Amino acid sequence: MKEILVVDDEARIAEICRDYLQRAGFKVITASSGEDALSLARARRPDLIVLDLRLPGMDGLDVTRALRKQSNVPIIMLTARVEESDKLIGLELGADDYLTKPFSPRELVARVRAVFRRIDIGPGQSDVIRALDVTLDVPRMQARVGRRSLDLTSTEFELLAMLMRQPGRVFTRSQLLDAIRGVETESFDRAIDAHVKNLRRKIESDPRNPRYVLTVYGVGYKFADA
Amino acid sequence: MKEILVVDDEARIAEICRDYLQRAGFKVITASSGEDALSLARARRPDLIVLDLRLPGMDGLDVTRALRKQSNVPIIMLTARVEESDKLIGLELGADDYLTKPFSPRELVARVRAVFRRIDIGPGQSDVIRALDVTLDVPRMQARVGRRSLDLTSTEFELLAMLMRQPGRVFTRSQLLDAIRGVETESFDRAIDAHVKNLRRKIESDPRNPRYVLTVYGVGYKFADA
DNA sequence: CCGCTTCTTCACAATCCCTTCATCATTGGT
DNA sequence: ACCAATGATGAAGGGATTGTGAAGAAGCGG
Repeated sequence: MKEILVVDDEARIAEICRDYLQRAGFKVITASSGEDALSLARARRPDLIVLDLRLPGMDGLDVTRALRKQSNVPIIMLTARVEESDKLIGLELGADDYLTKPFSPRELVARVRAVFRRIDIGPGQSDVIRALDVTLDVPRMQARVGRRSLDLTSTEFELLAMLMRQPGRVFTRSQLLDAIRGVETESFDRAIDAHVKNLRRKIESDPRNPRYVLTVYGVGYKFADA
Repeated sequence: MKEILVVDDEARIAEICRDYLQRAGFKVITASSGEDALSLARARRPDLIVLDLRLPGMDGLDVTRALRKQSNVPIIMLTARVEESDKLIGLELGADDYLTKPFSPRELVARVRAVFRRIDIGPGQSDVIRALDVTLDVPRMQARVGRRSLDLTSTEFELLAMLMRQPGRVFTRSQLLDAIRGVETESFDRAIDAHVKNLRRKIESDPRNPRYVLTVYGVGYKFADA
């Protein structure tokens, strides 16, 4: 099993990354400073490192530079701003990919998988999600119910994908919000309700009695698991 | 082992094709009429068909048309005449490559291998790209919609080819930009919009309601897949 | 060096859809 | 059965995204 080192000084972001990566089947260790990251990387030799560019003290570039002297471990850089220079410098120094905050945790998982796919030609995770008679083709952003193809917005698609990856599991509104809008954006929980409403209108034959996207009173939503 | 169906009413030509293809390591079956070809194709489901355009009764075009209704089997068309129209019609209807008589048997073997190579590698390298009623002849840089031939600039052609190699798959602007201008050049994402606009003006009968090049709001563009 | 084609950029209009709000329906505990 | 909390829904607003024409660059051939 692949081990990933996540380095971020903001506990909440590191938390979310760990959460999603673990659920995607990776083993995750974390560090909150550049120094810790370096020693952990040397001790554990992770298969990949997710590295925040902005770190107190030794920042992401310093860490990359130091690591590159002795290892070719893939690095995915997290950058706070869209500054082109940061991207270029990061890639120049040996980052394999970068993500700009705010990013969706799902996007991170996708990038991680992509990096691993590039490295070992071993078959990556499936890009198609199925549950009941609903099928999602993620790279094509296509959804089908039975033979009927759905016309979903990207937000609706992300939402549905999140639910369908673990049918039966309940997600809170804020989890769903994080997944589709990125961890740093903040909006009202109830926005999810609206998306669920629109999604149901498209996916359910009788939106009043949903068969796919179910409400869990007081908690959130889940995709039906049987 | 790959099985190839050779269809030609001239026994001598069919003979020579079989001879060379077998020596190249392929299993070969033959038919001498369009009707036989169709039933053999249905019964044996060959991996590739070499098809003479001129056949008594049901000719190569009829056979292609009939086959295409139920299969995507690669077809290499043999044409007796050098007339452009024949080539174009053949490609329009779904041939993957064409050879003009007289041809060298070695050339045939080379083309057959090329087709298999493309297929094994997956989509993306084919000489002829088809989707809906749009056909691209990549080496000739020719594009057609139905019978109408389009006059595209090289950028427009590349853009369209990129989209058509994976119909239905959504590409972001930066992916498209990388593909047509190379990763080193940097220009504004929205330049793609301009090319899409120009492309639509040429390919769509009603650019306001595109049938081929579709917008995926918030993501990018895709070629229609149904 | 000029004119033509093509590509890119810009500005503004048109469109989309995300969010919010207000209201009504449903839920579940008492 | 009541009622407070939670969810559903339609409508409206506004920010973000895309469409489009025109004008400015950049090639290219003559």
